[in-house]
Formats: sequence, structure tokens, C-alpha cells
Amino acid sequence: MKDARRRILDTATRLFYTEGVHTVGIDRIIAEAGVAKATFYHHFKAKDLLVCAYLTEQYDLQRIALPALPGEGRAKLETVFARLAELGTGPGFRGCPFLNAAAEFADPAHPVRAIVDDYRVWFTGFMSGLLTEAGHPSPEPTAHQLLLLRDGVAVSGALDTPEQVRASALASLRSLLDAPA
Amino acid sequence: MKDARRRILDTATRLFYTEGVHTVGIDRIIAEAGVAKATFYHHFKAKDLLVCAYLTEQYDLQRIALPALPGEGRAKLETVFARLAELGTGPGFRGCPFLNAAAEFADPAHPVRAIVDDYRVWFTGFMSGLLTEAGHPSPEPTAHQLLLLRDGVAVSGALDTPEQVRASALASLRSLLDAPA
DNA sequence: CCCAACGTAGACAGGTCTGTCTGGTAAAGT
DNA sequence: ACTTTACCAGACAGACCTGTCTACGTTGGG
Repeated sequence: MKDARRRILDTATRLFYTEGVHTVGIDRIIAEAGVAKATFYHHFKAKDLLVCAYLTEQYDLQRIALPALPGEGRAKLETVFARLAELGTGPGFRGCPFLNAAAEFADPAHPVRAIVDDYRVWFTGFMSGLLTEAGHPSPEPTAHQLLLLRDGVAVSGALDTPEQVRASALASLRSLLDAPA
Repeated sequence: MKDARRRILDTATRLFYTEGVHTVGIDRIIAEAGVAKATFYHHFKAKDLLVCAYLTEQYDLQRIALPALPGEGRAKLETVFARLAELGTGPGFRGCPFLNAAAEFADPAHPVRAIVDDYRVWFTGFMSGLLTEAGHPSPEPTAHQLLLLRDGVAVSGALDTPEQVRASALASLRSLLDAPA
């Protein structure tokens, strides 16, 4: 029982992701994390800040994990989308933490939405870079199309059958990349 | 002040869509609809049933509106996606009611999720029909790719700039339709 | 004419939520 | 040895939520 903060954030990540932010209360988190309420409010001033910490960590993790995938240029694009489809469709998985959170926070001015926006800007830039690396003729517009595809994969992955999503995602990716200028 | 039920459902539709289902309470709905609480529970046995009524109505509306759009085959596909992009990106709009609702109800067994699933099945079939009509060589797999695109449009429409989404959506649609078998 | 259906107004119970507070323990640095 | 920091246990306030209930008014069909 070393780091209470770590335990809180791990528990919150699991519960927020699998059950939603609004449906999971503080009492549930502190109970499952084995932590006192005072300890919780010592580390996180309010629930909203815990939500932000959760999303920020997910952002950091993806920002490290996706660029670290093997391959270069176009091959890496395929690897990235295969990984994304895999992530959102596993058993017990529930799509994309950023999109789910954004759907729960309707106010665009909420701090949670700022993190989601940051992630989307980063992802688009990441796509644009890989497209440039692959010698694509129009990286910028195509990057936005890949963002659309990413969103589709994340959402469908949570609602439809994994195989269907994986196959459709890769087929779509190839069509988008091979489209004539 | 004729139809209280109609007023309740209209108010609920507006509030649920723009602010989310969980964040809007019964008290708020009855206040803005100008209706007594007893009247509300006379027409809807529980809040969940009101949510289902809201989504079912949206489903019915789309099932009527989308096929009624002008054009045939491929031209109609373009019209449909232009309309979808338009729908989710207007001022005060907040993406797709079905996806937002699904994100708020994590339990796949909840009745709300059944309605969302119904809608997705219908939409895929609708796409498949239009593709067949357009003489597309592989309607079924392509229909699933268009479902992915639809989800992307709905999500991005709520989070990014409308022009960007509209342009990307149409470009993606053309790439997917023109892809070599 | 009357009664059933629909409507309003609002109190109330029982639960859940966030966030604060008291009180006490344990370990670690200085 | 002392003090700071982190931690646990749990009561508590205040707000909000859903859903039930009483009590009363209006209206239209049989």
C-alpha cells in the first residue's frame, strides 16, 4: 500500500472508462481504491480535477505509445489504425475515453473538453507527419479524413462486432490513402 | 395548452440533446414544459422510458427524412452525407443523439442501447440498398465503411469546425466509393 | 348530468452525490 | 526527539435526484 494517489488514479481510470464519469461516484472510487475520503481530497481538490488527471494521463500514454509503434510512413499508418481498432474493441472495452468523456460534458468550455481538443489536434498533426513521411501529395486534408476515420473506428468499436470494425477500418484506410488527388 | 405529452417530449428532446441525459433532471423538464409532476408520471412511467421515447422518435424521424432526400444511388449517397454533416455541425448542435446517448449508458443491455443498435442496423441496410442501386460491386462491406464514416462525421461535427468536417466527409465518401475492388 | 380522463400545484420520502470536518495512526526527515 | 507529511475511518451538511402522494380544477363524451 504505497502510493495512494496512484491507486486512486488507477481505480478512477478503470471505473470512468468502463462505466462512465457521471455514473461513478467518489464513494465508489475511494472504496475500491481502499483509500480514505480525506486522502482523496488531499490529492485531488475536486472530482472534475480527477477526471482531468485521468484524461491527461490517457493523452500522455497515447502520445508515447502510438509514435513508438514499429514501421515508417504508410506501414506505420496501417499499424496505428490496426492498434486503434484493437484497443477499442477488446472484451470489456468501451471505445475511446476522450470521445466518451466529451459526450458526457456538453459544455465546450469545460476543462475536460480542452484536453479532448488537445488530443485531437495532436492526433491530426501526428497523422499529417506520417503522411508527409510517406510522400503523400496532400497530407493536411488527408489527415483530417483520417481523424474522421479514427472517430468512426472508436465509436463503432464500442457498438459493433470487432472483426467487422477491424476489416472496415483497414479497407477504408487503404481507400483513403490510395485515392487519386 | 393542449397536449402535455407533446410538450414534455419536445422539451426533453431539446434538453437531452443539448445538455445530455444524465445532467438534465425531471424537475427541470417539467418546469420548462410547464407541466405538473403528476402529469409527467402519468404519461411516462419513469425517466428511462422518456429517454427511450426521445430516441425512438429521433429514429423514426431519420428513417423518414433520409430516404426522402432527393437523388438516386450514388447522388443520393452524397446528399445523405452532406445532410448528416450539416445536421451535426450547426450552431447549438452537438453531434448524434444516438452516439451521445450510447456514451452515457455504458450497459449494453440497457433498453437505450437496443434503440441505438436498431438505428445502426437500419442505417447500414439503407446504405447497402443505395450502394446496390448505384451498381456498386460490393455493397455489404462498403456499407460498413460508410457506417464508420457516418460515426466519424457525427463525432467530429460536434468537436471540430463545420467546414473542415463537411469537406473531409465528402472527400472521404468519394474515395471510399471510387476505391478499386 | 356525471364521471372519467387529463390537468395543476406542491409536499414528501428515500436515496445519492460532492465536499468538509474531526480524530487518530504511522513513518520519515532533520 | 520533534515535526511534518501522508494516511485511515467515518460522521456530517447541503444539495439534488427520482418517484409517490394528496388535494383540487377543468372538460368532454356517453
